[in-house]
Amino acid sequence: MSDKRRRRVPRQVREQQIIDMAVQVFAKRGYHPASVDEIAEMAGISKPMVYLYLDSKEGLFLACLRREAERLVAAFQGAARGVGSPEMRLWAGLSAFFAYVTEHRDSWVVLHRQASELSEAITEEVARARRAVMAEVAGLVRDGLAEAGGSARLGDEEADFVAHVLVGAADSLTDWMERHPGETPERVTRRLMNMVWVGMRNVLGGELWEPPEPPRAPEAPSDEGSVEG
Amino acid sequence: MSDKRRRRVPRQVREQQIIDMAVQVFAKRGYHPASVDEIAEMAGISKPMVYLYLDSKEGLFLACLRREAERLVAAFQGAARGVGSPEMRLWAGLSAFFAYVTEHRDSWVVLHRQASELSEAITEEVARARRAVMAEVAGLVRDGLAEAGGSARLGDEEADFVAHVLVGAADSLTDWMERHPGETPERVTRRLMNMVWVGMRNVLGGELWEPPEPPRAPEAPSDEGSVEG
DNA sequence: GAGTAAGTTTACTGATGGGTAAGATTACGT
DNA sequence: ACGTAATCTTACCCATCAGTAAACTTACTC
Repeated sequence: MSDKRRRRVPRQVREQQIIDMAVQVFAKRGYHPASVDEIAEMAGISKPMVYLYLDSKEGLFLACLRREAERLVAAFQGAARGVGSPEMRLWAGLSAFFAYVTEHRDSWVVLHRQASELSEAITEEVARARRAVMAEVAGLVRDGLAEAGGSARLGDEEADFVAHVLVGAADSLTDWMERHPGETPERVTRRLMNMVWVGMRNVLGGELWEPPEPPRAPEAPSDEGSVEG
Repeated sequence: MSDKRRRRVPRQVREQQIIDMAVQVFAKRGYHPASVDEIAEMAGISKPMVYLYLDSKEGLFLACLRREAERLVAAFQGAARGVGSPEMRLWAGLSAFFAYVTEHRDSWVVLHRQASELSEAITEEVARARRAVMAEVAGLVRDGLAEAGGSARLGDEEADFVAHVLVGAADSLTDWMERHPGETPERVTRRLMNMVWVGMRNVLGGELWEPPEPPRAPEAPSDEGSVEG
């Protein structure tokens, strides 16, 4: 766009330009309605270049997915890696997550809302990224509670449950943030931690929530696990 | 399938059969890869019938969306409507939700994972359904806490925040449940309530979570809201 | 300033699948 | 019976793309 005659550019650079545009278009239209022609045109290039460099439409989408997933995970891990208690690391990671998706909305849309309707390889890639995040969060939860919770030990299953709650809540709060532009990632994270973490601490400490009136199923009230009652 | 010669069937019935099959196919393949021919064939019918009754592929998908959203919301509301404290109604509604999505996985997939890449009308329909659920949950949260929380009043914004946490967590726990087939909806709900509700109660009661070390931003620690610190 | 490899384009194909025109068949009321 | 309205089908059109063949052009090397 800067020059009338499109200058030639080394492959590495062109690939990144293509992926940049592809992320925008995939986020705007979704996988199938997005056309390779449009992406090529936006990148200031013709279609065969895309196929030469990225093999196929699916290859292009996979490249987008990989790059954006890597960046998001890196943002989380980079923030959570530093020294400090697991509790603080979880806080830092969540803050970084909210900051990242606020800053890179297209990236988030591509990563988040494109799971189904795609081929084996693509859904597998999405699932892999999500599992990585889950594992990370579950690890922090387990460590954090082992440290703060005293006697009660949190099994892998419980930690995984908590991780799903946190990650799902974070997904959803992404939408909430769009309608509250004034909110900083830090404030959102703080609210979320207030809800989930404090609750968990107290549950481990013995304070339990009971269904006000069991609607049915008088199953013997034994065998209760740690976070569950 | 039961009879060799396909019997004629009144429009109302045929429409439901078509929608039944469409939900299955859309859930399996996603919107664009799903072909109207395949849906028609599964319904034991030819393609023009689908267009005669449902207008277009988009109309067909919209019909699926509307029917399934209505059923899901009805399941939630039906369970939450009965007398009892808001707290109990929330519990009942969440239990019903988990039970419903366990029982009708296709319905859930269509409702949940097909938001983007679709036309204005469709995304609007999905957004509408989600807003309805959010509003319902937010109402219960606000009422429940007004009742249990004593002095602290929860603003609409805070209730909405909590609703997003709950709904997002429920979304995500759907996946968790797939890998834990032994878990009943009641047990999952109980765990979720243990985490979120107990946390909220205590936060309202004055117990706050503080970021272990504020990483930056020494903003004056005033102006704090109710759930937030 | 040839030679060549990397970068780039024009111009096509082939399939898929949404959508429709025109007409055939069955049920049903009178 | 017989007309008619609802149900249903065959057979087609055509726009849209993913993907490719073949050739052209720029830049860099020796």
